[in-house]
Amino acid sequence: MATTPTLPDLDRLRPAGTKRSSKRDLIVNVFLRQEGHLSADDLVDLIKREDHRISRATVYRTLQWMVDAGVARKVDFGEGRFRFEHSYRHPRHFHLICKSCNRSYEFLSSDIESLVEEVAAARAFTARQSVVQIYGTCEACRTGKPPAEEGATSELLFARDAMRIAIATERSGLEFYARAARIAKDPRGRNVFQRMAEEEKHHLSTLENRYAKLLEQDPQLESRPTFLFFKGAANGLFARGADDLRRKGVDDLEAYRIGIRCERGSHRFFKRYGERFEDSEGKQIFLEFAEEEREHLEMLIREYRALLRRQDRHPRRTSRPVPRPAASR
Amino acid sequence: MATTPTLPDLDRLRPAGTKRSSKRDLIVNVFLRQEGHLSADDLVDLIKREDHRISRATVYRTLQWMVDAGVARKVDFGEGRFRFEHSYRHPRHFHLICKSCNRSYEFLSSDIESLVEEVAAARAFTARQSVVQIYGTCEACRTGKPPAEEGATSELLFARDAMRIAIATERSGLEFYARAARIAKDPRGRNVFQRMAEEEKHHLSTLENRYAKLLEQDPQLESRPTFLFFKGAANGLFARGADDLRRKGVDDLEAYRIGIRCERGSHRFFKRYGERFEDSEGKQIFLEFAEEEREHLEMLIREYRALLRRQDRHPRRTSRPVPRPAASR
DNA sequence: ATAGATGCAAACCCTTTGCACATTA
DNA sequence: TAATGTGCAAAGGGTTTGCATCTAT
Repeated sequence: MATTPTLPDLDRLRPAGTKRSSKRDLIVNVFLRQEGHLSADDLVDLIKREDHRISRATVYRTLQWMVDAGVARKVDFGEGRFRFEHSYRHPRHFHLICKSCNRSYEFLSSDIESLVEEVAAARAFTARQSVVQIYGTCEACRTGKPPAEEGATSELLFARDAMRIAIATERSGLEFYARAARIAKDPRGRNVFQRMAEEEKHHLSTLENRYAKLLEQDPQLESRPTFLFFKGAANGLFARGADDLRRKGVDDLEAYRIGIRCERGSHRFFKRYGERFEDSEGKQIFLEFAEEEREHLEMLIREYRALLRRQDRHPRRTSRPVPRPAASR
Repeated sequence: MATTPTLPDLDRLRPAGTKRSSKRDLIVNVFLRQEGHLSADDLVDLIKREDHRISRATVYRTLQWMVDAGVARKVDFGEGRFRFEHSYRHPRHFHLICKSCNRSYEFLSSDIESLVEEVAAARAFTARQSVVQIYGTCEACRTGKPPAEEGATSELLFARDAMRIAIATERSGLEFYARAARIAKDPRGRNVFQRMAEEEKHHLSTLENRYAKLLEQDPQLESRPTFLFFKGAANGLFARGADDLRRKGVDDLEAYRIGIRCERGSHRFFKRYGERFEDSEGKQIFLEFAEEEREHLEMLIREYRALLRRQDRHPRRTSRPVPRPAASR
C-alpha cells in the first residue's frame, strides 16, 4: 500500500513577516498531495477544481513561495516551461524522463555524483548543484504495459536502499576483517581485525532486523526498482579489499592500508547520503554508519601508525585525516 | 595558437528542395565563428552589426535550419530560453555552467556515461540522450583571474585525450601481457601472451609519434584541461588486471579471463567514442583501437576455450561473445 | 490599522507564424 | 515563374507585475 508523504509543518516554514493565508494553504496542500512533477498549469487546473476563485497569479506566487520555503523545487525538463516537485524530505536526485508519456522517474547515484565531483575538481570549478537527466522511452510506453503504480515514496525507497547498502557493506566488511585476522602475523593486529569482524557481525544482525521492519511498511517494497545506486556497496570497497588480501605478499601494514581505504570510502558515502535526508529512517542509518566507519577508520590509522613505529619506518600518505566530501570544498 | 574550426560545406548540408540564401549564409557564418553557447538574442545582436536589415524572425528560422541540418544543437541551461552550440564535428558532451559569468565549459566522461546506461538498463528505460550539467562558479569567477583563453577546439582536445587514453591503455596492456607471459605455465599460453606484449609495444611507439605530431598543432594543447574523462585508461582495466595477476594462485585460465575482461572493457570504450566524432584524428585512433582490441579479445577467447578443452573442463560465462555498448540496446 | 495576500488585467520575455514582398533556381 | 526565403507585425505560451481590494494580525 502506498504511504502518505509526511506533511511539513507549514507554520514553521513560513518566513518571518509573512501572514497565513487560507488560499495559499489550500494550494500548498493540493501540491503536496500530488506525486510527480507538476507544471504551473497542472496545478492551476487542480486548484480550480477545489476553489474557482483562486487566480493563476496566486498559484504562481505560491509556487515561488514554496520554492523559497524549501517545500518545492523548480525543475526544467526542456519543455519550455518549468515543473515543480516536492522537496520536503525529498533530497535532490536525478531524473529519467520519458519523452512519450512525459512521466519522470527519480534516482540517485553515488557513483555518478563522485565522478561529477572529480570533473568539477579537475577544472577548479565550485559545483553547487548538478543535473542529470536521461531522456528516452520508459518501459511502460515501450511495452504498452501499464506503468508500475507509484506507491512508495522516495523516502521509503531511500531508506530501503540505504539499508541494503549498509548490509552489503557490513557483509563484505565482515569478510574482509575475518580474512585480515587470518593472515595477520602481528598478534596485536590479529586482535584488532578480529574485534572489527565481531563488531561487523553484531551490526549486521541489528541491520537485518531493521530492514525486515521496514519491509512491513510496504509489502511490495522489495520489488520496487533501485533508487540509490552505489557500486561501492556490493562489489567495491570491502569486497575489493578482501580480494586484495588474496594477493601475494600482503603483510600487516598492507592489510591496514587496504582497510583504511575501504573505511574511508564507506565513511564518505554514508556521510554524504546521511546528510541528504531530514529525519528519515535512511538518514539515521547512514549517519550511524558514517560515525561507525569513522571510528573504525581512526582505529585502523592509529594501529597502522603504531605498527609502523614498532617497525621503525616512516608513515605513508594513506594516513592523512578523514577527507570531507568534495562537494563542500 | 588557436585553430580555426573546420567549416562545414553548407551546400552539402542544405536539404533537397531548399534554396540558397545570402542572409542565411551570413547568419550561419557568424554563428560558426562564435565559440560557446549563444542565445538567439546574442546572435541577433551579432548579426545586426553586420547587416541591419536582417530580422529577428530570420535568425530564429535559421537557427532552426541549423539544428535540422546538424550544424547546431539547441541546449537548455534552465534560463527560460534556449542557447545554441556548434554540432558540426562536435559530439554531444556535458556541461559545467558558471552561474556568475554564464560561461559554460564542456567535458565528456565515459565513466558517467556507463553509469547512466546502467541506471537506464536497471529501469528498462530506453535512453536516447542524456544531459549532465554541473552548475556552480568557475575558477575565473572565484579567483578573479582572467579565464584561460579558449583556443583549442574540442575536436583537438578530443583527439589529444583519445591518444592519451590509447597510450595509457597500451602501456598497461603491455605490462599486463608481459607479466602474464612470465607467470604462464602452458607454453602455448606463454607464447600468446608474449605475442600480445610485442604488439602492444609496437603500437605504443606508433601512437607516441602521432601524439607528438598532434601537439605541434597547438603548443598549449598539453596544458589544457581534460575534456574526456575515462578511469579505465590509467588505473582501471589493464592496470587492475596486471594487479590481479599478482594474486595467489592465478593460473593460465584465470589469466585469460582477466585479459578477456580487460580487452572487452577497452574495446567497448574505443568503439563508443570512435563512433562519436566524424572524420577527426580522435575518431580514427579510436576506431583502429576498437578493431585491435576486438581481435585481441577474440584471440584470447579462442585460446581460453582451447585451453579449457585441453584441460577437459566446461567453459565459464566469461567466454560469451563481444558485447555491444548498452546505448544501442 | 497596517502589512501582507489576492484578483485582474496588462505587461514581459522568448519564440513562432500569417502574409505580402523579395530572391533564388 | 514557381518555389523558397524574408520582413514585419501580430499572436502565442509561459510567467511576472502594478494596482486596487481584501484579509490576517
